[in-house]
Amino acid sequence: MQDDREDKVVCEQCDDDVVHSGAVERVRKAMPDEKTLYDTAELFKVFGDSTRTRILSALFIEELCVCDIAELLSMTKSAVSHQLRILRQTKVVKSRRVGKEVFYSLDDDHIFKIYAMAIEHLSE
Amino acid sequence: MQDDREDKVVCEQCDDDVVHSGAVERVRKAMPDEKTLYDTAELFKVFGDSTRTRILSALFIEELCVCDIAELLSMTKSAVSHQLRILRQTKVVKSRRVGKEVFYSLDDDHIFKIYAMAIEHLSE
DNA sequence: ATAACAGTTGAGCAGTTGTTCAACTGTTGA
DNA sequence: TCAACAGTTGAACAACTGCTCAACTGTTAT
Repeated sequence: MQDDREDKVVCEQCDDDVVHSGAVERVRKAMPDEKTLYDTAELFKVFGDSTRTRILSALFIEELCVCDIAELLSMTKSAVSHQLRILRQTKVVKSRRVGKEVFYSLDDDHIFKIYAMAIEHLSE
Repeated sequence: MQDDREDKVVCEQCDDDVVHSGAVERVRKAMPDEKTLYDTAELFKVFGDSTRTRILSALFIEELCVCDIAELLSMTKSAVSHQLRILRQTKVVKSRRVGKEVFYSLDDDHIFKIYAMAIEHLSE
């Protein structure tokens, strides 16, 4: 027994053959529910694309219309619009129409904080 | 002209036909460089998978070996190991060998803060 | 009315990704 | 030495994703 973890000795009342049943059970009880975990992954999935990250980092600075974003990123309006749709559906950005143009901006500032954390992590 | 933004009037010195050249140029100058944006997206991509999110939320609670995680998530050791490899390569988790077993834990606590932010955002 | 422009949308395609399967390494105990 | 077990790895496959293209809606100016 080279393991220094106190739960290495398996509980004598349970005869299962799991390696560290104590740890597994403790973690199972303390973990968030499946839905929370799924939603968290879905949110990060939205951030986990280079195009969407570039769009968001632009909107951190100021409100922009689709044409501006397309010009800024050297992409077609269609491609940008497809990504904005995903960001809109997940409540990350909001839009307002002004004549023919549609202006996009951040829907709430939590997003900015999450990004600031990520950049802080990366700069180590 | 229903637009209330002060930069709607295009600068007379530049004759480009961009809709809001002022805004685009301001944002272009203030945006992070391409590498930072790419790395940020890559980090979020790592978090943007349900399996990896479940593994991380387990490791938030305590250190576990591959067998424990596989049992906890009802997955094969192989599938778990593949995901742990991604988390290891991106410096999100670290591993230590104890005999035949390999224990995994979080590599730094920024990760935890980023997740806490995400959950706070979701709970609105 | 109609032309011009901003933006949206759905289908299709190419590239990516997560899991499975089988073969492998490394460590321990008999 | 060798069997047993924990974990790793690469190939293959199915599912997913982002971009393109073309057709569309909605608004403005003539």
